[in-house]
Amino acid sequence: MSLPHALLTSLLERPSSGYDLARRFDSSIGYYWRASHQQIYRELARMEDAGWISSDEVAEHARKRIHRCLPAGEAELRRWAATGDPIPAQRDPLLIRLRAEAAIGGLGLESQVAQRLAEHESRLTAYRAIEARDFAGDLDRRGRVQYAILRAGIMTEESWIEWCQMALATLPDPTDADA
Amino acid sequence: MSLPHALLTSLLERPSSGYDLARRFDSSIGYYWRASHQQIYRELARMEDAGWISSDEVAEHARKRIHRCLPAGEAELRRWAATGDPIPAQRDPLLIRLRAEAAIGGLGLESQVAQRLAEHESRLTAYRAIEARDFAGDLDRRGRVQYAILRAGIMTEESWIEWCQMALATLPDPTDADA
DNA sequence: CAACCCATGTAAAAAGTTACATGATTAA
DNA sequence: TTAATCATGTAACTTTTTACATGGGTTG
Repeated sequence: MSLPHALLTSLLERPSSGYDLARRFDSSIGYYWRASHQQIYRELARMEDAGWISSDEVAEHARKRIHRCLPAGEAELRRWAATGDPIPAQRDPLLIRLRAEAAIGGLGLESQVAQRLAEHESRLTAYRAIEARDFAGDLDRRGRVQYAILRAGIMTEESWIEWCQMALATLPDPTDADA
Repeated sequence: MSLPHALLTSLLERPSSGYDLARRFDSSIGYYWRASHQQIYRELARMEDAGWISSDEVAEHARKRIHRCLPAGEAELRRWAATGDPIPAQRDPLLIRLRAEAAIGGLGLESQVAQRLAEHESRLTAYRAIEARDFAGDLDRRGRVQYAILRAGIMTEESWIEWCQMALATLPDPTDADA
């Protein structure tokens, strides 16, 4: 499981409330790891039990708690970082639909591919904006590593955009042309 | 959930035993949907309860059962194909490790990226062999749709190969140069 | 006759999703 | 004062993974 280590990394970057972490998993971190607030709160509780993080109440707030990564948490993160995992499995229902289209035909998938194309283009635009804002000039090593993460996202979106365009050219059935 | 529909598609292509389906999910189908044999057998039982598939014993074999997609199964597949889903969430622990490297450094991720590069190159080679064998000449519509699925795999591997090479150039820390 | 592949399952644990629930703070 | 956002959780359910388990057939 990688969620606790994603959270440890986020807390090392900045001590945060669970709510704040959930928002970050909806935006930047969310590109390569998704987590709902329910998962996050449960995991924060486990990590505090394990002694990896601490949490402090915020005086002005009734409920808000700020979580921090402790040395034991950083040690765990270093231990985990040295372990390997296989390439994560792809699970893409659109490709199942395409395979079904090849098998039985007549599924009318063009609109789904077109919608997918629009979403990838929208994501790419967002990534390009981050790139221009944060990674335009000279970068130190930390900046270069952060930029490498963003470039994984940019390359993914560019690939899928190209693929969707190719698929849109492939899908139309000539025999339907003047139906 | 898309597993039952992936299975229906596979059974439309060819009536099969659960074991055979499991092997196909380890190879070709496995590129875009993973499933263990335990999942597959459970799902086959559910689908038979739902009346989507039938199963026949094989006379020569003690246990082997061949499953077939019934008309109700194909109808369900058509219904499902028209529904949409959001872009599947990415979950890549390697990118978490990279983010941790940006935060605390000294994690020595080069070997993991190098290993990943080798795996992507190996997959690409396998896909290129399928491409040369099955999609070299003129294709009918079915062949073009099948080829589109394969090209999604090829593009993914090519992107990651390029990314890994870029990451390997980024990761080395100059201050460690002559340690 | 041993090792390997074919073939099908059960059980338990972990992870992820969805629905439900509450209450404080802030801005219009 | 009402709606949106901040903030934290519980409960039930579904899905996925891992471990365990069995036994027939084939090949060297």
